[in-house]
Amino acid sequence: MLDPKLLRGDLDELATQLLKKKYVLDTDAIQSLEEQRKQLQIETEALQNERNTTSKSIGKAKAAGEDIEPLKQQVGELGQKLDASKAALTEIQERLQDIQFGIPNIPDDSVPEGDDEDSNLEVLRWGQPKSFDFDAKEHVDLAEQGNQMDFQTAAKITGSRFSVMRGNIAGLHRALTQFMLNTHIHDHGYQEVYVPYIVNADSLFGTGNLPKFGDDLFKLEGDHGYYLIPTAEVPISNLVRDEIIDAAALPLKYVAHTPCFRSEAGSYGKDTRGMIRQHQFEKVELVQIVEPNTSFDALEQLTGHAEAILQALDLPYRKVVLCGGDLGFSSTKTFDLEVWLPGQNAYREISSCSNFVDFQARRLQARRRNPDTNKPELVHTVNGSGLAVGRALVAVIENYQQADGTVTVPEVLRPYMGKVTQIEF
RNA sequence: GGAGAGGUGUCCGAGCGGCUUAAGGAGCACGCCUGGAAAGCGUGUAUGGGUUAACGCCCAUCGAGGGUUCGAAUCCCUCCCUCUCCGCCA
Repeated sequence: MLDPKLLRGDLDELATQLLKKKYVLDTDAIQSLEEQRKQLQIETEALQNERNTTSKSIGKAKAAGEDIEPLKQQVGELGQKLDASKAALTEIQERLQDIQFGIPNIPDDSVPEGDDEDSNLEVLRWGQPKSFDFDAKEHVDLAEQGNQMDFQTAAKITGSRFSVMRGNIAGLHRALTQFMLNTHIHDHGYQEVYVPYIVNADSLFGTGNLPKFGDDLFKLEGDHGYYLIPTAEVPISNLVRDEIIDAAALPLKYVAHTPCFRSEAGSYGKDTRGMIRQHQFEKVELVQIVEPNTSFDALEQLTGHAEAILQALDLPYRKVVLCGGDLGFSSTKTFDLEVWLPGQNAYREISSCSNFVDFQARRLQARRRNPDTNKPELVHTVNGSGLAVGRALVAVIENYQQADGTVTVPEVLRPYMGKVTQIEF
């Protein structure tokens, strides 16, 4: 959520900034609603003040033994006017809110212009895509040699876009998780947290998933209004919802490993083969709650932490800055890390690291006390995947494949796999 | 799931239709006092919003949402959470 004061300032300037994100701000509607809101609010509060005062005088008159009937009549009429005024105000406020909740975050100046991913700007390329003296296969073709990666059985158990893993592939998947967690905890200074995989609507509102993106979520039956988490970002960021954090405690750096559930509405036909796009996948998520104005440094740092995993696994990748049109709703700047997949002969997203500045913090009401003024102020939030485990598994399988159809286990993962060095299918 | 007790400011805690502008205490900050400190005394100490050039003034908030009433922390309804006991349970 943007600072509501921005909607009372230079709307044309704001509209220009949002246009970079391909969002068209309805300045006329906002301006007119704002004017009505202002007038109605002043009016309503004045009426409320009058009612409060008069009601209070009834109490005094009664105590003094005076006739209170005329006063009661007077307040009764006032009450009707107040109710009408309140109703009108509420309606305007709701309409303003609907607009406000739907406005995306403003992209940072450093974000390139562009409509879609084709305009994303490559800022770094790390490692050399390995040249194979045989035809590199896709992970599906390698893993389905045996049954260690089994989509058919998963489809029987549940449906499409789920997977069953067995044996060393399941082990490799778990090893990746453990390796990532340990690295972030012990080398990068994150605190491990265990969080619920089911959250309420307030939490999803806080991160910006609701009210606009409910279609991407799995909602549970029942009257709790619960949802499966689409990413650990939701429960982790909500650790600080409605909190005033001790400034000395910042930055808070959290890491969690969770499953993620996404309905993948609107992605029919995309990445239908293999583990790239699943309804259920595992992710190691990094979240930093930081001092305002340090978030861009934190973004660089956090992205570096995700990169460190790719580097330790010796997986070639590139780093891109998302252009305005490709940037997520809540983000002001996002780096995507794209890992090289020899089977697809392409770089594919494996991590997305974003700075939300105060956009999420405002929705979350996550604040820290300014040590100088002693006033609560919104913190900034930064997060990113470090990394998506399923996709990391795909990357390892494809990059470490051998001519004989086996997969070599990367050095750093062997301690987590009982020293297995080679996976056969 | 059943029975009971609760949810009030940073914390403790009173209030249970109008004398609350949420008492009283603790903590914290500043000041006085002191050689310095403690004690004592005094002053201040929530959040969100509106309005204002500013001082300020105003509105809302006593777990959440509805309702009754001229007026609700207080009464009624629904829900959430915490604690105790029972049941079920990995």
